[in-house]
Amino acid sequence: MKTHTVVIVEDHVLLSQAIASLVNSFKDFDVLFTCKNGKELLTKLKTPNNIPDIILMDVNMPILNGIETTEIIKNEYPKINVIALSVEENDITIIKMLKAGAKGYLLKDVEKDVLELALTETIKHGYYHTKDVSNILINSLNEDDSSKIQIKDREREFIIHTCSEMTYKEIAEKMFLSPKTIDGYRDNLFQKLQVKNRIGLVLYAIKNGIYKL
Amino acid sequence: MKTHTVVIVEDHVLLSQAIASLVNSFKDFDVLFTCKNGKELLTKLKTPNNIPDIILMDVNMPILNGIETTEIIKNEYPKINVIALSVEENDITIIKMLKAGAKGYLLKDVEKDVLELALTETIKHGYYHTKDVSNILINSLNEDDSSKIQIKDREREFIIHTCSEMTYKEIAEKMFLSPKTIDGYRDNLFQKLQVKNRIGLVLYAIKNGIYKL
DNA sequence: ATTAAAAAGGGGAAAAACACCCATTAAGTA
DNA sequence: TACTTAATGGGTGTTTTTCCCCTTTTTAAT
Repeated sequence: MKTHTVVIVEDHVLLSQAIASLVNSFKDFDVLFTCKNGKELLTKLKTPNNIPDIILMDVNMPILNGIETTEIIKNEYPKINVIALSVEENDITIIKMLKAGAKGYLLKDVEKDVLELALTETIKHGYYHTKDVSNILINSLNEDDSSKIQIKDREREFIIHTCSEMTYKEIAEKMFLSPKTIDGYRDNLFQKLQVKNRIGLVLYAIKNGIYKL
Repeated sequence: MKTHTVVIVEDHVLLSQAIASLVNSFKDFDVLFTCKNGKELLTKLKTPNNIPDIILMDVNMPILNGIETTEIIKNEYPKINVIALSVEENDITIIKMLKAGAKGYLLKDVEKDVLELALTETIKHGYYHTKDVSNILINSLNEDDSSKIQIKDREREFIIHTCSEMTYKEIAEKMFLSPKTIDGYRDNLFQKLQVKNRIGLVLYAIKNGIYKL
C-alpha cells in the first residue's frame, strides 16, 4: 500500500504540530504541511504539488472556520477528503460540518488508533464515523423537523449582540433594523427557546455554541 | 545528557497522545504515561517507579482541574516540575496556576520548539516562561491589585440567582432582603466588575466559575 | 465607648425590557 | 392568480432594570 498525504488545519500551533507528529508515526500517512486557519489553507493549496489526500480540519477557528472552509474545499477540490476534528459534541455543529462536505467527524477525545482507522477507512471507502457521532446523527434524524429548534442567521446575529452587553436600541442600529423588529426577534426567540428573559437567551447561546466566551 | 521523563495530563485523549508523540520525538525526553484528569494522575503516581521529572498539565479539565491538581502535586511530590499547557490567555488563570506551583505556563499556540525549550530549561533551571506569559504577568502586576476582585458570599448568591433568570424582586424574596438592597448589590458589582448590565454579570459569572452551566 | 466602615434599605425618575396587539411588504408556492 | 408564509415594523401599555443620591442599622476596630 502506498503512502497517503495529510494536511492539518488547527489554530493552536502546538496541537497542530503534535497531531502532525502522531500522523507521521502512522505507517501509511505523511503530513504534507500544517496551517492555522482556512485562509492559510486555501493559499497553500494553490502551490503546485500541495494537494493532500486528506485534510484534518479543526471546526472552531478564527478567520475562516472549519465549516466555511470545508464548503469551499468541497467545491474547489472535490477529491480531497475532509475529516473534522473537534471538541464540539453539539448536534447542530456536527450536522453543519457534514452538510458542508466532511467525510468524517472525530471528537478530540478518541484514541489515536481511531484516528488512524478514520484515515485508513476514509481513503478506502470515502467516509468514516465513530459510533458516538453516528448515534448523535441518528438521534437528530429521529427528532422530526417540528421539534428541531431552528435559529435563523439574522436571529443568531441578534443573539450574539445581546450577549455583548448591547441594548436593543444599539442592536437595532447595528443591524440596520427598526427597534420594533428587534422586539419581534426577541419575542419569537423567547417563545421558541422557552426562556424568560435575555439572561435565558445568553445561557442558551453559550450552551449551544452560538456565543463564544 | 540523560533522558528525562514526562507525564501528560489532558482530558482530550487524542490531543494527549498527539502531544506524547511529539514529546517522544524530542531527543532528551520520554513520555512515561498520559492521563485524562487530575484524579487519574494522582492514582497513577502512587505506583512505584512512576514519578516523572516533568508533568505537562492541561488547565481546564473535568473531575480535578489543573490548578487544584498542581497544588496537590506541589505538596506531595515537590520534586516534580509542573508545566501548564492551556488555551487560556486569561491573566487570573495564569496567576492562579503559577501560584499553585507551576514552573511554567505554555499557550497551546506556541511552536513545538518552544515546548522542547520549556522542557529543557525547566530541567536545567527549574522554570521557563515565554515572552507572552511574562508580559501578561508584568501587566497584571502593574494593575494595582485589580486582580484581587473580591466577591462576597452574599453577592455570589445574588449573581447565581441572576443567572437563573430571576427578577430582582424574586431574588430579594429568596434572599430575605429588600429589593433596594439587591439594587445596591447590583450597582456595586457593575462598578466592581466593570460591566454594563445583567448580561455582563452573567458572562463574568460563567467565565469565573461562579455559575455553572 | 467611640468611631469608622460595611451592610441594608429608601425615594424618585429615566431608560430599557417585556408583552401583547396588528399592518405592510416581499417571496414562495399551489 | 390567489394563497401562504416570512420578514419587517408600528401602537400601546406594563414591568423591570438601571442610576442617581440619601438614611438607618449593624458590625468591626481602635
